Amino acid sequence: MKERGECHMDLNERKRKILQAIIEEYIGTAEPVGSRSISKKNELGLSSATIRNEMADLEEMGYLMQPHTSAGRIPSDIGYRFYVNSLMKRYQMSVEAMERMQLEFQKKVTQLENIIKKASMLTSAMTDYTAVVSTPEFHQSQIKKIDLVALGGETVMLIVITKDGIVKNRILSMAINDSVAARFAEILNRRLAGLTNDEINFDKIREIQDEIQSELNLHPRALVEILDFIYKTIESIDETEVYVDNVKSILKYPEYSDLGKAREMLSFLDNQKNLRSIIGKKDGDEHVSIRIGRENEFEQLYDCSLVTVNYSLGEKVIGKLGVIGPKRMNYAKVIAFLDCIASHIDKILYELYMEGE
Amino acid sequence: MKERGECHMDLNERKRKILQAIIEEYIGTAEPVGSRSISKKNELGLSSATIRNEMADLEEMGYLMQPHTSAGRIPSDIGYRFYVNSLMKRYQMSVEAMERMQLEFQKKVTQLENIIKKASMLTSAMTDYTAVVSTPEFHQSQIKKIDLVALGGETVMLIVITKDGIVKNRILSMAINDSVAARFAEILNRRLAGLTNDEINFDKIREIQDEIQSELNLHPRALVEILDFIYKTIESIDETEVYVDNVKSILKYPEYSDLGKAREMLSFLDNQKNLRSIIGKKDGDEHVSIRIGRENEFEQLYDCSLVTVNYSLGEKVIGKLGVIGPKRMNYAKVIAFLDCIASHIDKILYELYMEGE
DNA sequence: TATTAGCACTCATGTTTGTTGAGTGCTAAT
DNA sequence: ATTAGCACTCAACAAACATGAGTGCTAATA
Repeated sequence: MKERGECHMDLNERKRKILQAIIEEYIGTAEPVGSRSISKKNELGLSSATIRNEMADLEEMGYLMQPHTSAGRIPSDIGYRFYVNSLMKRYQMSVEAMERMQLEFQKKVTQLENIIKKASMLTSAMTDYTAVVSTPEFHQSQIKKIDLVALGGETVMLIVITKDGIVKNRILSMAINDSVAARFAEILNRRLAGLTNDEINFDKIREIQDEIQSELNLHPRALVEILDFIYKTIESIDETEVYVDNVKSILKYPEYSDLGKAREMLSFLDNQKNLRSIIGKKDGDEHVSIRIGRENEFEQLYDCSLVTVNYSLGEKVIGKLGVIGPKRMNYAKVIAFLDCIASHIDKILYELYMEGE
Repeated sequence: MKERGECHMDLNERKRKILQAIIEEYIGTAEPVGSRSISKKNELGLSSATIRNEMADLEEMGYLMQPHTSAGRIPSDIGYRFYVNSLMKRYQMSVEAMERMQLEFQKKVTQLENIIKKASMLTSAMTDYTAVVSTPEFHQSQIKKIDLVALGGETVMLIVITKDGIVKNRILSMAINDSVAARFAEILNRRLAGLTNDEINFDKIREIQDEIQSELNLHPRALVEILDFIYKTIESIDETEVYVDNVKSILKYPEYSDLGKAREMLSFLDNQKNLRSIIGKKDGDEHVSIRIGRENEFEQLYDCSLVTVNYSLGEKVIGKLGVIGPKRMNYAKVIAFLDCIASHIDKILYELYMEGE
């Protein structure tokens, strides 16, 4: 068996323990680790001097190295390799993480999502700035149909279709068979179809709860959970989400050679809430909006410009797309590009949702 | 009409010219611009002293500012605003850019693409490192069917379907009607269906060219172009592409607090060729591959670790996914996550392409 | 013999001080 | 009204210096 780049001399138990402690400490802190900090943890009951001697050995053997004479040690590639091969303990994925992943994979990607993603990709590719695109807000979407399909196992797929053609589907776990699912769906449709999602509030849901309880014999707790889920799904139809692309571009511009500022900006753009409030709500009736520096609402954007344009379904403005870049951006070019992309989106959305009418 | 934050005093022609020159210079260089550099360009025929006086005026009026006493001037927000409202000239999008955009929008997003994107999204979200995922390489895909659909206008859609179910579609511009398209497609199918894309080489294409030339009366130059396009499309079936997600994460780690290094890394990861050579080709038969620091092939990754796992269709390894992170990454966790995601992909691909057989 | 306390030594980091040069504002000449 | 000339300012860079975390080594201790 070929061990990659590993010393043949074996390590005794103590050396292994120390090496492991050092590597794990370093993984956590990214600072060279000194003998004192290992000794302090007192897991081995050794003084710093002893650790020091062992560390010197480990360095000689190639597992550790010193960035400079008076610093602590950091693991060498060989050290990491030994850790990965022999020291590291297996990690068990949490059930929640597993479930989250499965759910994410099962979620179907809608055509709309693809359009929005493509738009953000194109915007960032063509302008070389950070692109932000909001998903369309179809206000007061009328519910057209609700479907509940038993998929086998303990999973059921909930599908909500609006008059505008939006399809939301989610997986939920619930042990029912086809016929119960059908009757459940029938009740939901009878009570909810034709209503806008604004009209479907909590009271409405409670009414339905009673009816279903009396018709179908479901566990009350389970029922509440399911209805809650349905409620959230319906509510989420109009929840706008913002796609961001090419955040890394901000690093290209010298105004962000201050790493601290760059990091702050990155975490600002990581937060959906922030994004929604800069691009989510439609303010003013202008098609093209330009916010330069302090004209922006948020302090974090005081050094940036935000240029956005609206996109529409028919006559109604339903979303925005834009770029965030340095104040010294190429405004003319950006506006031309955004305008062009937006009118393309308009066309595509029209074909998708209005042509049939 | 409300002008946002703009001084009411009007600017004379000369001041406008100077302001414009300063702003455009600054947009290009991101350096405070001095009187000399404007004077040097000699477009206005004024000495630096004169410019200096005008600049002082413009500063007083609020259009410019000085980062510090002995620096050049930079535009203020009001300066940019005035530029955007009054000085800037319209930008005309190039025809190529328009076409590129249209093409991009017309390209259909395949299911496969969605899976891969989702995988990269999940990988980066769960590990918080940069994710890299290669698209599957279905070697020697047999061509099942080629379609040529006249879309009206001067566009034709070329669709190539492989036995494995891969669908490649592209738009090309070509003025032919339905019946010619159908006959064209018929010839293509007769000659190419059943062959693997490895077997379709340049000579093969030339043979077909002759046949089509004698059957259909097409412009020879146009025909060559089209066949070339078809050839490229077929060839591209097996071209693996690499999706990258969450590049920005590298900035979170202190090992990249050197901006220069970070930028270098970013541009390394922007290059498909690099990506393909680190994750594209399958090397070794190990399922999990770990490259620590200098174990990597590329100098740019000497400070990183690259952990990848294979994913497969049936028994055959057809792609990889992995993360790039600092050497002090949480290997155990990363491996667990990657493994889990990969086996999910396996399952999904199996259902998608093998279940039918 | 293995461990540890003590101490001199090293060197990255942070701070202070000095130097340089781009760019200004002002004045006087054109 | 424009411009040449000159003194002045101040960020950016460099050199000199202090600080302290962490080491290696030696001698004392269990």
